[in-house]
Amino acid sequence: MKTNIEQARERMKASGFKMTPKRLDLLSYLFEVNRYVSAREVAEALRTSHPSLSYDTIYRNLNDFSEIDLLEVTELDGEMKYRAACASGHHHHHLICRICGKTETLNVCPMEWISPAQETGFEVEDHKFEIYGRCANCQRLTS
Amino acid sequence: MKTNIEQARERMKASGFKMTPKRLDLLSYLFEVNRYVSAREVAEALRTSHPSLSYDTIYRNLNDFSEIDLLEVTELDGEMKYRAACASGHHHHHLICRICGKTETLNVCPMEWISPAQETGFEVEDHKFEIYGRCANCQRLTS
DNA sequence: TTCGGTGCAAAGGGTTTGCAACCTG
DNA sequence: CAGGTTGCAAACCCTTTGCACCGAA
Repeated sequence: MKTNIEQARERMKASGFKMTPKRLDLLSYLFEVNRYVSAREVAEALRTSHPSLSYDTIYRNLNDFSEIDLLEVTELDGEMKYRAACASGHHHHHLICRICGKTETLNVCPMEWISPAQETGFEVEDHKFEIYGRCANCQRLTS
Repeated sequence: MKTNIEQARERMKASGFKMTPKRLDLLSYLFEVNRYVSAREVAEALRTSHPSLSYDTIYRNLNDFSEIDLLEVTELDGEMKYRAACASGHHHHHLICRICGKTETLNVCPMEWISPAQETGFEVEDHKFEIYGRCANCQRLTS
């Protein structure tokens, strides 16, 4: 079974991207934390190993990786958050903890029940379904 | 039957807000366009009648009105968008046209079918369910 | 008259861009 | 070696804030 990093390498090569030490560590970090993080969190996490890593590079990489579906993106609390794409590769949604960004996967998609949206001629392109709250762990810490 | 503006007046007074000419025109505009608009769109729409209307005032009003549920807010394409609250006052979701911002109301809420999210101890606070695409009219204009 | 509303100017925060130097494949 | 990648610095855009003045009730 291929590791996440190996899969990432393949997809990057297939899209004309090169692997660099910073990209490798950025991806490793995202695979490891396994939750939605902001660019700032990425910067802080990699500051030790890459003191010169700048925000422009972080944003460029996060955006590039999102475009080849290595990452999932969502707009939360006024900023973009990114996370390693879920391995399954199949369509799903998340419960997202507002405090730590951790997610739980929801295996149902409401769109499956809402096909009759067509009557008005609206052409559906995509959708967003996210549930926000506090995960069990953050409830303990903050209440 | 009360007009939208009359209802707005009442709710504002009840919350300690005063009505001003600018607020009146801002609300009238939002009731009229009946879709999600950005602060910039508001500014442009009211520039003629209120040349001195500034962004700080627009944002302050949009935020104040949102807090008393006169407006609905969503984060879309990297910015906040606002629209007059749907009259029904009862929970619902929207199909949103990416081009003109016009919406169609969806009378179902997927949360009604997803109660078993509790097993992991996740505490649900709220959720977002939006369908994006092109309305019938914008399909004609752009294809 | 009182308390809320507004303009002004400035700052804030997240994100993007142009360009020259650098490095991967 | 070629073409992608990065740092730097600056710019951008959306949004918020402090303060003095203005205006609705």
